Amino acid sequence: MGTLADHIEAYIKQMLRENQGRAIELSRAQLADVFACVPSQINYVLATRFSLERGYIVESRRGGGGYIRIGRVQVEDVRQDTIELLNQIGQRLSERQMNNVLARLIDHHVLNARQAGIIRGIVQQECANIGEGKDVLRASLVRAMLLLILEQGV
Amino acid sequence: MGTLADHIEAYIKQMLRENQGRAIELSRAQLADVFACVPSQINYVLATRFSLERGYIVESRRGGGGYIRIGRVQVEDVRQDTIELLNQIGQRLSERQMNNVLARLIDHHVLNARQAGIIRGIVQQECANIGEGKDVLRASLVRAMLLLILEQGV
DNA sequence: CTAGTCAAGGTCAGGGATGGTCAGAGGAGG
DNA sequence: CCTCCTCTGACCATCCCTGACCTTGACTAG
Repeated sequence: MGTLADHIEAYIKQMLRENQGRAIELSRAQLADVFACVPSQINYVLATRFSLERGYIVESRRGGGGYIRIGRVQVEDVRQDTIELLNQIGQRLSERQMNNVLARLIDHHVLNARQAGIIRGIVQQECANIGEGKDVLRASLVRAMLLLILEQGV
Repeated sequence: MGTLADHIEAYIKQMLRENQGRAIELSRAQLADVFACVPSQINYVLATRFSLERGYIVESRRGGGGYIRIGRVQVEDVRQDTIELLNQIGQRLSERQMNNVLARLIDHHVLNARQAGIIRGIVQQECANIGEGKDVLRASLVRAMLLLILEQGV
């Protein structure tokens, strides 16, 4: 974890943990100050690490007294949520989307980092040998492997 | 005398040993520099010597702060012949062939009947949604799920 | 009420830093 | 020769980070 974006991500997640997972509120300018970077860097981190796909909800308001609020999508039944997530995977799944799915499942403790790594490795290897239709194959593979884990890992 | 690829392979394995088998992280450009070769040579070594079948897992990230991470997955000797079997699955796998593979793995106690059933179900579902290339997709799916079970125990 | 001002946050295009891919040249062994 | 493995280089894809410019909201002077 070396980049600035990684550090900011970790910092925000730490804040969330310390707040027991309830939504936190912060100032973009102040946070940028803490990390000595331009404010728009914060937007980059929010867009890439705290997207809805990854299970986060980000709200904000401009103007005087503006703020950024970050919360997690509330999930009652993790297993059910995962199944829905898998159903929402369409016919195609980009590498980026896959990473978002895996990141979210790690967050929800459906997977650990090791399992996610193995899945990524398998997908990469299988996708390497075909030209067209990587996204289609990736969608099938990810669905299949996650279903397998769900149905028999419990 | 070994080839350049052999030397790079040995070098990386040495690094892994020195790190007690924990995953190592390296820079493609730097490593290429050490061996005075083009960066893509590293990819060649990774693809040919550090594949999943050989028990390695390779992850990478591009862009600033990019890296290549190499870790090991433990594969029990008992299961090594299963890996062989998976490697023999070619680009296509008919339903009959799949059933033969699964039956054989049940015989060898690599799978139980329930697991085989789950795999069949998932494959059937995934293959139902596409027209052409069912056999190709089936080959990928079966390889992927069996690798997942082997390397991770699910 | 209106316009102006200040204080947030948002967007977007671009540049630099990595790693990935692929076709083909080059070699070593049968 | 023929084939398989190595190795290279040109071109590609992705990620991170910045800075100029834009939008929104609250407050306040007239």
